[in-house]
Amino acid sequence: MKKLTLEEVGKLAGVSRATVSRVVNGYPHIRPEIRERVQRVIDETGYRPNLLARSLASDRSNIIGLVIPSGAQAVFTDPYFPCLTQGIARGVNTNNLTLALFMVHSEQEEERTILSILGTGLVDGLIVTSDNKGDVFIPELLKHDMPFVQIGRSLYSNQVYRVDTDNVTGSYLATKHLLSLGYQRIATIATNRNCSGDDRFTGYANAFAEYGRTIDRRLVAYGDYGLESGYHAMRQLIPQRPDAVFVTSDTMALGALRALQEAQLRVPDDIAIVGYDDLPPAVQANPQLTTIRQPIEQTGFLAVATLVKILSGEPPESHEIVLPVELVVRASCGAVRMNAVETAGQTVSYPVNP
Amino acid sequence: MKKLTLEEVGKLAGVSRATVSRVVNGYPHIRPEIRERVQRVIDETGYRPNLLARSLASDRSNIIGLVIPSGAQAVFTDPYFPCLTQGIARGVNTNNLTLALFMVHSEQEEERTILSILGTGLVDGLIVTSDNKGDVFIPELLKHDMPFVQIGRSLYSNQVYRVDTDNVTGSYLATKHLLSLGYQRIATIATNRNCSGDDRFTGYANAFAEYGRTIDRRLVAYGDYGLESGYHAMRQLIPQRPDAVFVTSDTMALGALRALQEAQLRVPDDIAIVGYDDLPPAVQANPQLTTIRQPIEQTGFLAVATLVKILSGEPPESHEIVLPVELVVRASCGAVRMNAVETAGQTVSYPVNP
DNA sequence: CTGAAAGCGCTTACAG
DNA sequence: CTGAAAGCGCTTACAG
Repeated sequence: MKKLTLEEVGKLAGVSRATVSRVVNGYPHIRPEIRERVQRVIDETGYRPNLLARSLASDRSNIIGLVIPSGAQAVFTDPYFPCLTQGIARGVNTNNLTLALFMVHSEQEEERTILSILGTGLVDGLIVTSDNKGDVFIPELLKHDMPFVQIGRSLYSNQVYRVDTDNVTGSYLATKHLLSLGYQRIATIATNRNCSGDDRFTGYANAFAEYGRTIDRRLVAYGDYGLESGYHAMRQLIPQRPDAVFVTSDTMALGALRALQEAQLRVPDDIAIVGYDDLPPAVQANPQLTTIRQPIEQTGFLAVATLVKILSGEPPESHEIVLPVELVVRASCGAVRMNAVETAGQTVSYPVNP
Repeated sequence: MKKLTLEEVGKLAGVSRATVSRVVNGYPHIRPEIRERVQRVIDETGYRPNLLARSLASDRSNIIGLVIPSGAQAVFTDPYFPCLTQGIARGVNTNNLTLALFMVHSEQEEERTILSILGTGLVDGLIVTSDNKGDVFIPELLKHDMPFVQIGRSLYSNQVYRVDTDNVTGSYLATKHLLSLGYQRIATIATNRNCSGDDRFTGYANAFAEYGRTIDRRLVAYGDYGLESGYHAMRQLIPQRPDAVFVTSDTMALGALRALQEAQLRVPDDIAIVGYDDLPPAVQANPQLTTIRQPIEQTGFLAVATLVKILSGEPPESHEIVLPVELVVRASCGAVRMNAVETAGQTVSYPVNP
């Protein structure tokens, strides 16, 4: 099964290589009989065009890169990245592209990655998943005119195309939910490591503002999105006697649950808890955990769609797409106080625009 | 920041493009002053070679592909793929390669993926993560002489290079552990969807054989590695009154735990449970779950190393690398019967070769 | 509608 | 040790 070239296929079909190229690429103005003859040879020989040669000649690789920076340590523990990647892969397949995955593990690799991406003609564009505030890649990409779409938010958000989920509204809904149930001492486990953490704290604050309440700083603890950090933050909060806690990531919420369990505090009788993120296996295993559900897979898909538009020279009008999230209420969060019979163990979705 | 070519760099340095090429590629026999002069121009101009052109000319893309077939639905819920990908990415970075990710979502996409990979010159080789018995890709790859390394085991295992974890021994250890604790009715939740499922059942059977015990078919239930399936399988087993259960995946184990909880059965007093796989967040959230830990990340890394060897024309002697696993004993599985004070909540590793 | 030809940016024998 | 030249397999104006 030797590799054929356009030239050879042309010879077999009795036409020039240019004509074969046109047939392969679906160029319209070709005499039908010629097209068929060529197509038959292609089918019979199983000819496949060399993608590298095509890319070189056309100055388009049809490869897009997905960059996962080293800051994103959660890659292992959090289904966030798998879901996102799934969506991106779906987008890539839909648009007949190839996906190159750049995972950065250390700071040295950051430099190396940038170098191997920029100016090498390998990728047409990038999707950058970086929610860290001190972002290394964006300035470089901007400087080199590398087309890209950012997932999440960063300091550069207003200069770039990005797609994100609505973290502010999500946290607002979560907090408001607890407020509306009458909880008085609503703590939060936040994070200040990244922009989504900031946004989620903003949502918490917004709900408090709406209810004319002020935030008690002693009821605010910080974690790093990791399970352990949720555990420690909760242990730190318990002495403050919160009657509810909004944990800004489900992974941390699982840690927090462990701390509550250790402290013999029952959920939701002694304390209500609301998480964020919807980690499939863990959350399903805790069917009581009320949480905010985000359309992560869709985020990835839309990021690709946006990048494709940019690459085709028809960038979208708006620089940002912010996807709605929803509050999924289950038994943990004061369902007992709401209506135990109706809600316990059930899933109730709240619309985003209340 | 216009894109420079070798030719232009050569002009600036007063040498031919061939010489610049040799400097860029670290060719040894070059007069030092020339090398320096060229290198300076490269540094000053920020010249980066066009990877596509290089690939075309050298017939080596330095891109390897990672294929995740549609059978692997667990991509979302299981940290297995993220961990593996992490290891592969580390291997790719270490070997100065680029990783192309091919995620297949449907059967139609399978064909499309094969076509876009095979005979297009895009990838030098592949890593195929397919543990399904009815594997679609392997025969095609074999037919087209595409170099590849398989992760896991399949019907073609003896014809291909592969790296895997030791599923048979892992399950053997898990089961033996329960047997050695004196449990009499040790059920299992197995799966017959893939080869690792077969291997894990074999390990279960091996341990029974070693103890001169026969397997009670009524204590064998099947799931699909999903959480729900674990739940249903456990519900099915409960009427058979097992006193222990070996669940061949932690995701299913979480489902099983839920079923036990619903049935008001306490772990480990009423029934002991041992899982498999070590899903970080979920398992950490259940610190009682004894499980088998596999070196997944390392599996990915070694797969890349193996592929690199194959591509360099020095394939490894053995066609398979099987990595050891370990039993991590925690409180759930009859630790109480062992030595509650010493083992409860602790992690005890058993070596693979007992 | 089709072909001859230039060109994409590199590598790599081949001379010297 | 270095350069001129052929070649990798495509695309794409340009003629006709």
